[in-house]
Amino acid sequence: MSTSPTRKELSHARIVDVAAKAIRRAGYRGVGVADIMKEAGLTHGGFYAHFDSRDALVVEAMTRAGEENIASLTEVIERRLAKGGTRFQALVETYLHEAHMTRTEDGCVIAALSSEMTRQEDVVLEEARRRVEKMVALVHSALPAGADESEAEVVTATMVGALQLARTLGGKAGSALLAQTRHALIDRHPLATRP
Amino acid sequence: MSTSPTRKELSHARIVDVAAKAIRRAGYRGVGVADIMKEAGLTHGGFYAHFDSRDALVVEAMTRAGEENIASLTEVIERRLAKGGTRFQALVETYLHEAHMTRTEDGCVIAALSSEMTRQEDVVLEEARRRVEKMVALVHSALPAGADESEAEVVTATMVGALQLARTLGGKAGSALLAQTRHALIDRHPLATRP
DNA sequence: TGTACATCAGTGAACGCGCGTTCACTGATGTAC
DNA sequence: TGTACATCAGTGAACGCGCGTTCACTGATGTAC
Repeated sequence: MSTSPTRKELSHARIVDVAAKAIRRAGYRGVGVADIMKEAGLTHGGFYAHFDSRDALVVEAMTRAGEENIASLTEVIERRLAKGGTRFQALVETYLHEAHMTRTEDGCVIAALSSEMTRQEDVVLEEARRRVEKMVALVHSALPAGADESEAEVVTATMVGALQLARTLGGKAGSALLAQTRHALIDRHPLATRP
Repeated sequence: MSTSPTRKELSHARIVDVAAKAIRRAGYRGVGVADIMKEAGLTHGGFYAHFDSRDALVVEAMTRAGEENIASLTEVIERRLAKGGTRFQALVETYLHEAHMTRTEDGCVIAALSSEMTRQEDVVLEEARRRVEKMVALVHSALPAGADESEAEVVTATMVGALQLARTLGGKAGSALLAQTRHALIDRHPLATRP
């Protein structure tokens, strides 16, 4: 029995949504409190009625972005599974898709932020660790039964690294790198062909 | 016939050296001009006699850091080759070594900055691309003859991604992820066992 | 149903701080004769 | 070798701007009776 959200809860959710996109687009320090509030249709003065600090928002934004990623990947994997492909194939092809290279804002929060994670305050770093663990768990769930967690870690590292390098190179070079990585993971991976 | 460096050239090199460490430790925007100059034994006012802008320093710092990385990895690979191991093994074991996880400041400039690269000004992004290309070339040179560049791209992505995730997880979880990735690359890679 | 008041949610000005950049100036180094 | 002057390299104060945070205030929403 969930009550309908209050006016404040709606605003809160809107701010977090905006921030979840902003940190992926511009990085941890790329967008200011005032800009986020403005994009959420509010003024910056009200910010501290919602969050103790900017970092508190960043933590919520990471959670939100990460959960979005997981939900979206899970959905795609299930849909693909219904069509007859393997889960692993669906995961790799979705994560290393061209659209993911271009659309950072809606993409993987880990790929968007990983090289900055160790430089954040403890609360933020802790949430970052949770995000990595969740992503590894998702990859694990897409591997055939019998694969262990460490296998999922390597696959995750490869996908995250490839997406970042592809984004940096951009254009055709980036697309080529993505294609090569898809190929290496799907066609050469010892577990990929098992159901 | 190289002349001995002028006083100014020595200062310039010192500033770039400091910045090359600073951007890897703290990120593109993590350390200010004043701090860098101070660490180089100077005051901030003299900065613009050396560089047109902060970004101009960042470009030189990336070049410096990247060249250091290449020189250091090349040396380790050659030394290991003399002892009888394969180049590829030496590369992977060095790059994915625990020391590299801890010591960001002296480590791979790509792993330290990759998720921020697409957000930089054009000059900086262009140098970032050059760094990625050089790293891929280095990895390529460590693969057995016959491997092509695209193979090197995938290995590079895997190593960069693994180092970042390991740093984020930290401690034992980070070490374990590194170990797993070394294992996956060295023992399972189709090209790894060829001379 | 209507009025009176309390609480809620958001406003907008202001503060303090850090940072990139500029600039007039100074002491050191190098050159001309 | 010594003096006079120009150039070089660096100093330190100041400017302007953006950003996180605070706070007194206001209009809207909800509650009591």
